[in-house]
Amino acid sequence: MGDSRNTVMGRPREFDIDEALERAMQVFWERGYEGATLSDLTGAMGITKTSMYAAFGNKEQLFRRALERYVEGPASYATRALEEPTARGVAEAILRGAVRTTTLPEGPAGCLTVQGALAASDGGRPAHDLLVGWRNDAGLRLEERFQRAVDEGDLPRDADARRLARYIMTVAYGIAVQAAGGLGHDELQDIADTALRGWQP
Amino acid sequence: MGDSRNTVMGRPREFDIDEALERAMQVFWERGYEGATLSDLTGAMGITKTSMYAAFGNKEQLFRRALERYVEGPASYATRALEEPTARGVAEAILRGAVRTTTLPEGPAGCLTVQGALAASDGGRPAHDLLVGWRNDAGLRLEERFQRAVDEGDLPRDADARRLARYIMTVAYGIAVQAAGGLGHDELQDIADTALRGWQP
DNA sequence: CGACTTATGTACCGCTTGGAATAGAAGTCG
DNA sequence: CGACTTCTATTCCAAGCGGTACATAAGTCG
Repeated sequence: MGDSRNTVMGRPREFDIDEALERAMQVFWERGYEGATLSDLTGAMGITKTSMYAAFGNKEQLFRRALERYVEGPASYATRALEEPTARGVAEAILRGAVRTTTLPEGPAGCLTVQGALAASDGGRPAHDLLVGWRNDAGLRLEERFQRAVDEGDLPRDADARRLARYIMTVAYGIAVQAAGGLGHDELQDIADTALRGWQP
Repeated sequence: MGDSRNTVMGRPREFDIDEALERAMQVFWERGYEGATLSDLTGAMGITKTSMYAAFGNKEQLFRRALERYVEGPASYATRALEEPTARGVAEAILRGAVRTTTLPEGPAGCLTVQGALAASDGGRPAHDLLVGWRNDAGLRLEERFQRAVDEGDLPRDADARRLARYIMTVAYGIAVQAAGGLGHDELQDIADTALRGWQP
């Protein structure tokens, strides 16, 4: 199945769409949805506004695509962490991933899903809601993973999976805020360790 | 001492400056520094742009004043909490205050010092830096309070005051993010309780 | 009263915003 | 070749941005 024609009609695109998306992601990450102007974006992407509109639709859809890329790239630790064999390992992996991703030397400080649109005016509400939805999903997936750990006997029967998941996600978000404020990797990892020291489900 | 003339020259101001500041604070709180336009602000304040500029200088100075008001009002719990007799009580009071303030029924969800300018473009950098500075100060005051607790024997001699302070602040910021995402008072208090359950300095 | 001082309302400023229109460039087709 | 399709570059758009000029209103002062 699949018409894998690698030649398409019309003038070929002169830029790499993945590379452009990567640059756009970085801009949104650093400045937030509303803080990133079309000029900022297309400037970093190395293309004109027309090309951007032709390839992505509009600013909001570009943000959507950039978020997808972020989730599958810098934030992919959130999904991988769920595969750790124990609930404790999952919690550790999530906080460790949050620390690493929010202090990536090649990326802006902080987390796109937090600072992309935490507060917004009317124009930024779609982006805000998109991020809230993603954060809620992430929390839910973690809750399900913890519930599984309860069912499997990895966590005590009376452990509250939802409460634990919300707690870990909250610490991760707090780490993102601290990273945006300039705290470095080691200081944040210290915080994560402190949070885990009190891990008693 | 002081020339407490309560009659000043010139046409008297027709609006209450405190009330106007309160409204401006709410707008910044909800939409962030860059998301709040002059029209949003003056509209909520019930005054014209000219009156706003005459009374406050410009948007940035208005934000500064609004932040002062926020710190002395909704965020005053952060200072009061330090007067609790025990370190544990201080931590509890801070998290409880964060939960309450980020879910105030009469105010926007979340915390102004977090969502006021977490990510920013060039124009929002002054506001961003202002908030980072305030958050760092708050963390430092908490650290000093915890250090005092160590010195007084309230906390074990080997407790790390800085680490504990950063941890509590991080949880508070995480709570602010969760509040901005729609979590309610009771759910957040659950998270705060979970964070405190693991409190073992 | 008239000089002075301060606040207000209107109208305006240059600039940037997200977005569209249009013409031409660069390809694949038959 | 020429028809067709797609991307690119330039130009332009109305609306909104933060901020200002200016005339006028409303007070205190001598």
